Amino acid sequence: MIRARFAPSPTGYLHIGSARTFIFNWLYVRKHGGALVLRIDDTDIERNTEASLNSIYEGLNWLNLGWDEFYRQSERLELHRKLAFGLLAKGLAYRDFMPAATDLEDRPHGQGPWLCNPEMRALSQSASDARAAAGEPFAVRFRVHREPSREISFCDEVYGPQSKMTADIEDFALLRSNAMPTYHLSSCADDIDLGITHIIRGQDHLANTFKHVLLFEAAGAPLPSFAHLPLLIAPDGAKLSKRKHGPVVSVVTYRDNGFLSLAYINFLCLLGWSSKDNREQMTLAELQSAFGFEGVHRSNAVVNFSDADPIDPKALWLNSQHLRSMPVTALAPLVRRVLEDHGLRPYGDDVFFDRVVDTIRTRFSTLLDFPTKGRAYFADDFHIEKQALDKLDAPGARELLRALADRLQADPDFTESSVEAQLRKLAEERGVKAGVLINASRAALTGQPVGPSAFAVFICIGRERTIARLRKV
RNA sequence: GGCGCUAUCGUCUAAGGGUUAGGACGGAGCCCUCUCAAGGCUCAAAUAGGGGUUCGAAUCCCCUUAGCGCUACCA
Repeated sequence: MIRARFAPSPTGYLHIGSARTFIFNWLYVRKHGGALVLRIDDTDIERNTEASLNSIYEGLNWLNLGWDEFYRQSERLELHRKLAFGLLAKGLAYRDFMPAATDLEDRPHGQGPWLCNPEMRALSQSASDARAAAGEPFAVRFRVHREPSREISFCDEVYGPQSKMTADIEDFALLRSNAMPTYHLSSCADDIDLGITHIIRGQDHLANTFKHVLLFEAAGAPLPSFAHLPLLIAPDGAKLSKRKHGPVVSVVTYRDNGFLSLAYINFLCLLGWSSKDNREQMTLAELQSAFGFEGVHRSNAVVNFSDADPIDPKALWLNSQHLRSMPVTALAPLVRRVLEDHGLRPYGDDVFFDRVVDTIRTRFSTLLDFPTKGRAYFADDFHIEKQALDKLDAPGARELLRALADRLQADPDFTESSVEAQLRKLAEERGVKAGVLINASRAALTGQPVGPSAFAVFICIGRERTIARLRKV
């Protein structure tokens, strides 16, 4: 039974890179059957905020994939401390009474990495106990075995065999001097306790994994399998950050821009992973069955955005593809919600609404297009664009539209084909090209020079409103 | 500085010794057409550089370069 976890720390909104990690975890678990644990890694009390936690939920809720179990590390501190003190008792860890190095430049640079504070590592058990008993604050560090230096290795599902000498691994902290566990400790303690079998996370943890291997080993726990994911980066090659790159890095930005979560999930999956047959537009079910670590790349992927084009064009394209191809019954409620948000209420019943949505979605690329470009389908007070006005200003156009209104009023059917027949007949009688009347009609009905087939537009606007709008111009 | 990872069109990627280096987005053009999309067709666009190995290298090896990550009592 597979058990994977997604472990965000609440220091900001849900980052798109984190969202992708979550999605890959979800896909893997759902494909192979198992449980997905959502674990909030909130042991850094200095930086964590409740607001961040809420915005992470907000992002996750939009993705709407769900999870099976939930934990907060801040509620499991005793478990973490128990592991640290157990290691301390066995001599696999030691107390460090030195104050925290606040400035990295304090460390001797130039000849290799900082490994430990030798006096602290060498402190006798009794001296250490005495100082602790006297109330002196201390951090607890893992005692990395180095003499002789040993090779630590594991096989990453994505990056393959990895190894590193213990001579290159510093005595990392387990417990801070405020008694709070560090990431390494709490993460491993929880992974062990929660029976995590697969750790799927960002590549920024690849080098940390050696420490984790050491910790699993010291705790006598079996090693889970690891899969590290390439990072998502900005076009300038830098790590995506809100400070530098703005809202593009937050998932809710895409929600707020009218993206379908399934389309955005699809887009994110294509960054750093590809299916064997190179398919791009995929449903969740297709992603689930196609996903595997073999298809995950080892190099970072650039999210392609710019000031002129703040959203990756491929994401937009995928969204429009999904918008067109998903079942209308699934799309309609989403459109209804966005219309409500804009103070619009659909005309007619559900069947009629579905038909309208199905017709106009063929030219739209986001949900936001429905209340904006599609406003005329849901309200009478729509803007008439300049180019539409030009069509109405064509010689005789307005009079023709009024004549058409009369014919339609006399037409008992009002179907696409009956309307087309009436319109073409009128055009022929008056000796004008049908196109002129067709384009003028679209302009009168929607205020736009572009849109779906005009005959479909007539039906979507509805008989009464059509007649009224044709006469009003 | 040390350790590790990576390198194919602008971007996402396919090809894991033999291909005119393929596809997608975006760009340009054509067709279709009541407009605009969609769709179809076409064009421009890439193996970071240098050495090996080999009959043959995008692919294997080495070096260089560049980028990224870790090197915190952040995660």
